[in-house]
Amino acid sequence: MNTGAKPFTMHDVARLAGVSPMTVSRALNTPERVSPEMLARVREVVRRTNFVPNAMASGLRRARARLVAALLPTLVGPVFQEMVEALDRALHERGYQLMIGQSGYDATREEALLRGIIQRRPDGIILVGAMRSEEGRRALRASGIPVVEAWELTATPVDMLVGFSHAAIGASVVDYLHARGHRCIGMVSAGDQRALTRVNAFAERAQALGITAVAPAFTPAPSTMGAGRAGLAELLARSPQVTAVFCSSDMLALGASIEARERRLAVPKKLAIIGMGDQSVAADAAPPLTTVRIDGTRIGRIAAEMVVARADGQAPGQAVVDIGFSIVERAST
Amino acid sequence: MNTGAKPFTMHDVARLAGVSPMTVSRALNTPERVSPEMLARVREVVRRTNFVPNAMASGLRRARARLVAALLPTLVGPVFQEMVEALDRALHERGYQLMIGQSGYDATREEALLRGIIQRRPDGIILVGAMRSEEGRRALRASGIPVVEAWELTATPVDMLVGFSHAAIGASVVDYLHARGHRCIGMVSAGDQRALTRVNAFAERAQALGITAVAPAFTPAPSTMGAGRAGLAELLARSPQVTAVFCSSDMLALGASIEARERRLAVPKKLAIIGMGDQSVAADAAPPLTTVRIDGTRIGRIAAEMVVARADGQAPGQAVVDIGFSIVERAST
DNA sequence: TTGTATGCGTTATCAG
DNA sequence: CTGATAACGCATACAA
Repeated sequence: MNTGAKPFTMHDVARLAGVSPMTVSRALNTPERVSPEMLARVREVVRRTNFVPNAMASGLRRARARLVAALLPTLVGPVFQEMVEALDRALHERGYQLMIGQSGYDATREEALLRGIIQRRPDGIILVGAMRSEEGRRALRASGIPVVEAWELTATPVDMLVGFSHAAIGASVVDYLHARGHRCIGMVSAGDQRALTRVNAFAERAQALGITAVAPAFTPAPSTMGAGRAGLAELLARSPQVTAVFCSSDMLALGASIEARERRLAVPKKLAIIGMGDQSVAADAAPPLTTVRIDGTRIGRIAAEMVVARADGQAPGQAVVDIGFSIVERAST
Repeated sequence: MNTGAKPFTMHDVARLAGVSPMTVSRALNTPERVSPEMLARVREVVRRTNFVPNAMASGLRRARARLVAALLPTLVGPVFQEMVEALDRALHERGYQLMIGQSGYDATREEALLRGIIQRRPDGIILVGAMRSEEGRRALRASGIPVVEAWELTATPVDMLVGFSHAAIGASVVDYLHARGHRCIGMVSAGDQRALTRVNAFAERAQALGITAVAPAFTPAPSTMGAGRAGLAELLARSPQVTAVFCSSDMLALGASIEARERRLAVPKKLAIIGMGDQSVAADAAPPLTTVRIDGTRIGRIAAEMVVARADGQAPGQAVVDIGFSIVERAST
């Protein structure tokens, strides 16, 4: 431990190596511009002392933090995990560090977190979900930091955008179920903005096709298996005639599937179930669950590229990218 | 957007408000020491311009980043979520920001991440799981940054520690199953260090009690439901005589329970299943799963307190805290 | 209560 | 290739 001692800096390394601080800086950042002897001396001292340069100082001087911040609604559940993993990997390859913050679906908290993030002057900010508060949008724009909103398509992005249309998903699922002969369908859904977009599109498309979409059962956050069970129970209590249910996540779908089984409601014969996310649980369930697949890895990679391109001063290839989605058919429908 | 424009600083705010930069700094940090008029003028400009102070500069000057870094093996799954949530909350209350990094159970990556973290000079570092590499331990100690290793008890902590004994869990589960009459038991387990500790203790205790612990089925990371199904299948293929299985996570246990059902193996009559973590899936499953409960919230809170106390220059109350565990009995055993 | 000078640790720039 | 100097944006110490 080094507690209490005054911090060890490049000056100290320089002193011990018998060179100037500038040479230490170069040895660390551009070793090819330092003579082999000097380099060896510096490296030896760095190794011995475990010296690590202070990123606050270098960030201040360079006006680059080599840091990208991601703001997630939640870490719970595997929903965003694939994307975060890809984001992290892509940023690391390019020499950036990822800093993750979770807002917990809470507006006040999101506001505070956003301030904290902007304070650190990251080279980019990735928002999972659109920034809706006008306050937040202003703060982001004023900061001059490149922003990518991910996981959602909106008409008025703060800056860049990579996502997919939740409305299109709602409609497509209705089409899919309609094509399979279902005429009375329902939803078990979370209550966040993106889920609501799907709920509305679901109802509208059903009406357009002339089939019945019963009122959805809303589940509280987080979307657990238990919430899925309770959601299906509520839906069936109200509308026992439904023959198919679209759940807003695979975890809810798994819960619904278990609840159906407990009620001796054969899946898919008596009740078809479709989830969303294509998490591993969907494929592993019994029966395997039909689901809406989102390519989280692709979103993460593209978001990283967008942010890095901007941080390097280039304009991004495209400021808005729709990566679409697909329905993965399995035994539950 | 403000791209390209030179960054807006306190000096600019000061100029616009017609005061000195120092007054702006005080208005932001110690408003009670600024006259109401000045305060109003500064706040007005800050509001209008959306000014946010640069944390790299203030951190450099104060030699405090007001940042705590947490290093997790993974974000996947709900295992650490309760702890992270509590950690985040406790730190926020005390004016610190939490920065999360995931090492992905990969040593090289962990090394790089650790460097990146130390560079930013956080006021504390929380490690989930013990730091095993000697390199990493040295780097941590040399940094002088307070460190808390969490989720595990080890004989030689780098600094502070809050966790529970994985060996004690392995032994307790054997005792529990033994008391219920089981004489041939097995495990479906992940292969990480902590899981292995439980595996070994499980085998030892079984031997001490004179009952049979068959060789465990190891599952690949991440611990999904599918891995649990496959794990149980493998175990039963090798050792069909087992009457109870301890799974190293609730997700694995859920998978095992589904696999058992598919094989018409009644739970718990023919096969008892016990999970670990007490995630919501455990209670929501059918049948509800017996599990080992860890108080992640408590770990998170204590870790935050330890780190903050040290950052404030105090010695922590206790440098090592064992928070224990409990077995939650449900219908699967 | 407000302002001025100074330095935090690093690197861009320019001189040798 | 190496070193001296200054500056990044902010807050501590001190002066007015």
